[in-house]
Amino acid sequence: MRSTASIMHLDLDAFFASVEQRDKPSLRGRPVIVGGIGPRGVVATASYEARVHGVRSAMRTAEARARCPHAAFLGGRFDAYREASRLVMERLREESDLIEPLSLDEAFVDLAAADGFDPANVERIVERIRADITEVTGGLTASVGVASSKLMAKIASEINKPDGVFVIAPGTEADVLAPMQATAIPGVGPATAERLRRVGILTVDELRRQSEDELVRLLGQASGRSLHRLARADDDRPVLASRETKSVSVEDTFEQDISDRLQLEAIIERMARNVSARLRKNGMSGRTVTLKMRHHDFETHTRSSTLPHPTDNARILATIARGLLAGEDISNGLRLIGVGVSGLADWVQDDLFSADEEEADDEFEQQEEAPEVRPTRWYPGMDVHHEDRGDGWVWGSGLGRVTVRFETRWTPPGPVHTFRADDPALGAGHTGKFHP
DNA sequence: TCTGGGGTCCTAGGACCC
DNA sequence: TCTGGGGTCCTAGGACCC
Repeated sequence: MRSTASIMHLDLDAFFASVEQRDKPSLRGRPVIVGGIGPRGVVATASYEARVHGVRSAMRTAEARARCPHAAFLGGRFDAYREASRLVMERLREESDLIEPLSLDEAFVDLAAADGFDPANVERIVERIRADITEVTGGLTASVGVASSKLMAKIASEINKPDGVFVIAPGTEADVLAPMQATAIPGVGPATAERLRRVGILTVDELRRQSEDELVRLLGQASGRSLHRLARADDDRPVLASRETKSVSVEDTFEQDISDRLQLEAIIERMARNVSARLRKNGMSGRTVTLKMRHHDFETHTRSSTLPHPTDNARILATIARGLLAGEDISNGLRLIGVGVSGLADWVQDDLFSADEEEADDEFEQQEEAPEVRPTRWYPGMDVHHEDRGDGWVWGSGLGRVTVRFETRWTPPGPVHTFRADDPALGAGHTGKFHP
């Protein structure tokens, strides 16, 4: 743990929902819920207006609808989120070379790595960063914590959320932490909290009274040791600028369980193509193929197989994944299936393929659906463009109709119009990629 | 109408090798 | 005959994060 408050943790407020409110003027100041829209969906992000009604991340969308029926329920536009995130990370990198993104909406920044950093100016530096982020993103706000360690910076960013800052003065870390719930420490989730509760530990202060051996006995080597230190605010983990990807995967929960093997195999093939394309885009290949299966009763299993050499070949990945399904009893139906690759190498095997194999690969990959110009499904929130009326977003659809609100980030709230779902004048908008 | 998707890290047992 | 360790790889599952 260093002696100055120079590690910053930045967290964009209600990120997905805030991007939606920025781009959809009629939703500003209103409850917005982004996540899975279908019967088995869960909430990814709720705007603060929706949180007032008790809507939380990871809550089933059905429950969120019951709690907040007047909210806008949107499917999510990841291209827009990625672009906003890129602008934020770019701004952070101007501040310091040492930034560690944790997700699209969160990052650590080591301010001590910046030229001429003076701890006395932290508050001013942070306010400038926050103002710049709001400006470059067109209105998003961020909460920031600054402290002498990653642990305390992350805890600090929660304290004045949303749109707030908290700086933990060096020397006060342990005192700030002691009265908090043990679950305030990142890594203490529901299972760990329950184990601790059973032996009467609820707060960090109580956690601190346990010996390291006691915690190791309770939680295992790694968690026990690390929690023993973190409870004392003893944390010297460095901010790491680059983390290598360890695995690439896709998975899908079906609206209804599927027990048809041929149908599952077709889905596996599509997923293998998807994983292969993402590996290739990053110049990577992998050795271990994993098939994930969630049964009707939520029982979840993985089956994996490791190749002698890494591959990025879609047909090979599909063949292995299909083979892993072959040994499974799926008679009661699967609710989810997933395909993943790990054991990654950041290079591509220079294989010698036979002409027959090359041809088979080409044929396999050509089965990939062409990018959809005309979406087969209009999902709420997606960007659309109408030949005469311009840009807007899908408000709702069904019974062969689509309702669109014509407004954008740059316009005032706009009017609503309903079209036939197959109206040739209506198409996907610029960030409007098909959402499952 | 129960419980997303994309990741990371840890544990534990068995195989295999020295 | 009895019973050695340690290290690495592979598989499977679980906890956790956003």
